[in-house]
Amino acid sequence: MTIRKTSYYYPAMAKPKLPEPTDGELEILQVLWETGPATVREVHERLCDRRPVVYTTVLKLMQIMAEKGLVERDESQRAHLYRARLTQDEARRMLVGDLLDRLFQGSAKQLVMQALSSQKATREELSEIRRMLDEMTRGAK
Amino acid sequence: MTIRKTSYYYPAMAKPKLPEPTDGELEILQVLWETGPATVREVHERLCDRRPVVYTTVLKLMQIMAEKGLVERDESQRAHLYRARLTQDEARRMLVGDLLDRLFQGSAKQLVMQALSSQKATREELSEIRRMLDEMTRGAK
DNA sequence: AAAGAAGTACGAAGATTTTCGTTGACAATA
DNA sequence: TATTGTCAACGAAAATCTTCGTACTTCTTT
Repeated sequence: MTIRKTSYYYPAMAKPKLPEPTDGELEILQVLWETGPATVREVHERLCDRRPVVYTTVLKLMQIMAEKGLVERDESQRAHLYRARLTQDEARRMLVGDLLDRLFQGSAKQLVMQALSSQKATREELSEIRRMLDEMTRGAK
Repeated sequence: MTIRKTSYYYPAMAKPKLPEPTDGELEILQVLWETGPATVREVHERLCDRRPVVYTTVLKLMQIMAEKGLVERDESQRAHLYRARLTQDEARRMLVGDLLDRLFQGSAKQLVMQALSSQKATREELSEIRRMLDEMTRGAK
């Protein structure tokens, strides 16, 4: 076992808490989640499909995201490779949790109601949700 | 029936679409929803319970909200009375819809899953959700 | 070697949101 | 009437987010 002078490791060390991604950052994360680690060029091309945006704009944003820790950057190649440092699921947890606090007084039920009434769920989805509900009911106190 | 020269009334006239409230604006709306129409002072006092904030900050924000149409202002008294122009439900619809698009590819199911797994629902709430689910299943195609 | 292509770095402008100090109007009161 | 307190209006600073132009570096091709 190695003794580390500058950094200790705890089995359950808290992750340094990442900031909530902004709208622009979320667009980029979306691409990274879909395609996996990518260069600025690749991300830029994907974004251009949806709206006009200049290469350096994307670059700058991704650099800022690297500073914030939202992505990590592999600089071993000339075209740096960026990888998301949070999963889509983690981001969803953060942002949903936030919305829950700010707009639903923490009531998951109400949020679910709201989402369900948005008319965007098909019958198949509804029964999937029901399945999940059954599981949760077993677990809930 | 009255003839109006400057403004016509249609039974199903589209509401002028309100902008999404920002974080700060949401805080204020929250107070207005809870207490009903209120003066700046009242809102300010409520906000102070949660975090330090100066009177004129709240005032300014509420004035901006009035310009945007998020609140309406009754100036007949010296201390103006502000009232939310969207209901909490409407705001929830807007913001949830937005989150749905930006982070869940429009899948209400996934959002529901996420909300449910946030561990904040009790058994009673779960069965309420199930009831609602039953209703929706009857209606869904 | 020169020219061009493909990158990153950097700075700065613009837009939006948030914050607060100052001023002036008005009302209550000593 | 003079003083004090309450309020709206306004402007401006600060903070954050977004966008893009320019310069510099590195690689490739001629």
